[in-house]
Amino acid sequence: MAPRDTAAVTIYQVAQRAGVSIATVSRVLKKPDVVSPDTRDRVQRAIDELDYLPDGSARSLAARRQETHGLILPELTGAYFAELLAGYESAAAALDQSVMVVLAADKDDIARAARRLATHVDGIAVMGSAGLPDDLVLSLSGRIPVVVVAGAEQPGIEVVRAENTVPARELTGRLLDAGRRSLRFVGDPEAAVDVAHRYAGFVAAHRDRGLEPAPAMVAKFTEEAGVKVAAQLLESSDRPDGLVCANDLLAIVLIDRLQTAGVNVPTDLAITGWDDILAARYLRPRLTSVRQPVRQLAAYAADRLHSRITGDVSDADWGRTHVLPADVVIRDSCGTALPHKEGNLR
Amino acid sequence: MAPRDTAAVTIYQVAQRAGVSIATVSRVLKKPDVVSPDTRDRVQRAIDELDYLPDGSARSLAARRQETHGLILPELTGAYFAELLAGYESAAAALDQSVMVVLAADKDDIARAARRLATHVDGIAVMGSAGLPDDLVLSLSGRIPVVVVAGAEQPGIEVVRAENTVPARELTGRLLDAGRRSLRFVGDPEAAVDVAHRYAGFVAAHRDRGLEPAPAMVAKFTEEAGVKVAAQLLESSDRPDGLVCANDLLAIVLIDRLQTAGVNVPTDLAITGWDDILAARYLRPRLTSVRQPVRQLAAYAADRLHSRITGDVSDADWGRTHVLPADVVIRDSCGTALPHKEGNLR
DNA sequence: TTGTATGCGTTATCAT
DNA sequence: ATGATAACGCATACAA
Repeated sequence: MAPRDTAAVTIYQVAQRAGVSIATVSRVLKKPDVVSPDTRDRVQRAIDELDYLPDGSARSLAARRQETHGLILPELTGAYFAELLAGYESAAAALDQSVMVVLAADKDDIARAARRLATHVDGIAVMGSAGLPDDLVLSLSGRIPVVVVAGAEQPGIEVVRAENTVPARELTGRLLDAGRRSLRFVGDPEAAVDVAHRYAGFVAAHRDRGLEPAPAMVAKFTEEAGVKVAAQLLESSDRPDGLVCANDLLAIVLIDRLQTAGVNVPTDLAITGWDDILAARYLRPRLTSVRQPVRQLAAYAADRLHSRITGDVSDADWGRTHVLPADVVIRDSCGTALPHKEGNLR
Repeated sequence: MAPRDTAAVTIYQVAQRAGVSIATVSRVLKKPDVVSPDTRDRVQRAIDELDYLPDGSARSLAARRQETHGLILPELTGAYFAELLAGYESAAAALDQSVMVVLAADKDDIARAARRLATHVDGIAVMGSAGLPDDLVLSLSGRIPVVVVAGAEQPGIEVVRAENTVPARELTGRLLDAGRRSLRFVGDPEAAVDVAHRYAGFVAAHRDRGLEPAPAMVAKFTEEAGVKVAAQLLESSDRPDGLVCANDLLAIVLIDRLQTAGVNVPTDLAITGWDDILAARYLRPRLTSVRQPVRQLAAYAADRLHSRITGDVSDADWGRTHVLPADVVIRDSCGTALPHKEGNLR
């Protein structure tokens, strides 16, 4: 254990030890090729011997670049946002960028936290828009580049998201074509644009067939909300024969509660989820869901933001929306799966 | 959308607009009480009008403090590390500290990433020790304060962890006392100290009763490892009557595979997990597990690290190990649960 | 209470 | 190829 409170090694000490100026030390670090091999070696040796690492803030101040991306997430429960974060960090690291994370959950003043974040990073990636003030993204984007992942489109904001309407339409259509006639969508279209798009697909599938869609059963992404919906369903006289849930958590809770109450899933009631979390394959019945290219979304966002920061993307090319495809994964819970022999792993 | 490439507002512009020196502006921000109410208002107005935010790197450089904690996690699959991260960020935010995250997974040179991280933060919290070079923590701690969460104890390193041996001993004892006589532990005691401690509890429970514990069935925390162990069990002639798994994922995979093969859980085979992930309550049988105080672990680590950074904790008081209790959660899968009427939610 | 001036550890622009 | 030296934007010790 090295002694604490030891002043950190600076570029001056390295320079002195190597018998050169600090400019040369800096060059060895940034553009080694413009330094003569001889002195380069000498400097490098001094660096190694002193275990010198340039100070982050000094670098940032002088170079006017933080080499850091900010990441704002609504929360970190469930695998979805965790995977977004992991994918982003991985992609950012590949670009030699650090990642500073802010979670909006249980933060009384997220706007303040976001503004604070903006002073430490070169750009910000905002995951979703749930729980964030409407103007937050816009106000941040006045300061530094902002890319939104799976959130609302806004002028001047780059958006990267997965397909929502198409898979929802396909899934709903599948249930309708199997003869189901009273489907309900479970989720809160007002809470997030993703959910709104999924509901739009649910509606579209009905309209495609000249049917009238029922209104959504509003539920946030929590166990409690799922329990409440289950209770509603069990009380109602005209129970639906299919549920298109806005995420897997809701689907799982619903399956649990309804099965416990004697409802046969999927025979009496077909249920589908969204996100294809790991547990989806371990429930009975196995859960039909939609798999999003989460890591790719994150990586794409990181790449675009970095390009914007470095100036590789001009004003004119900024503010686009990128949509990546998502895949429907058919399993038992929707009642239309073919008999399968494959294993449980993907 | 504000014009891009606009130079950011600096303290000088605020000072000029308010008709004061930059020192006064700085004081209004840091110690408002030492400046007269009159000028304070004037400065504050200028700050608001210009939407001034002090530059992060300049602040850090001058104040010699980053106001940022570094967080190193092995990965982010599964809820455990995600909750640690969430808990840490929350606690750090309460202390007005930012959080910079590095994931060790799929990083070819984690040591380099960690050193890089150290130049941007005031201290580092390392979650676990899996996948990290042995000397990494020690070498980092020579540079800045390091706290380890659920990792190995080392001289000069502060450790915060949950109880492992006690719950494992309790759980194993419970199975033995129920008459089970051929138990196996599933997990890799070599991979992480947590797991080693859990296996120690498994062993202790046997010794307590004059029994000889079987060796652990080595498995990492992956689905594939679980599948492999399941295959081993199905092939073996003398199948155990109980499995104490090092985490819930392994338990879930094992239940799935063994049930599919016709084994009755828990009658033929009792199974327990660890971490009490959400899905544990939605499987059949419901999974007996151990609940760790994850958020508290993280918050405690953040508090300690911050105290160390601010100097509130002296050299002499640094390097301790803090152990928080973990709770055994009895459900159906261990075969010793009482009939229950409670709901599914905690 | 306020202003002046120095320093924080780099990068980068000049000279040489 | 290398060295001086001026920013970078802020905090703070010291003066006033």
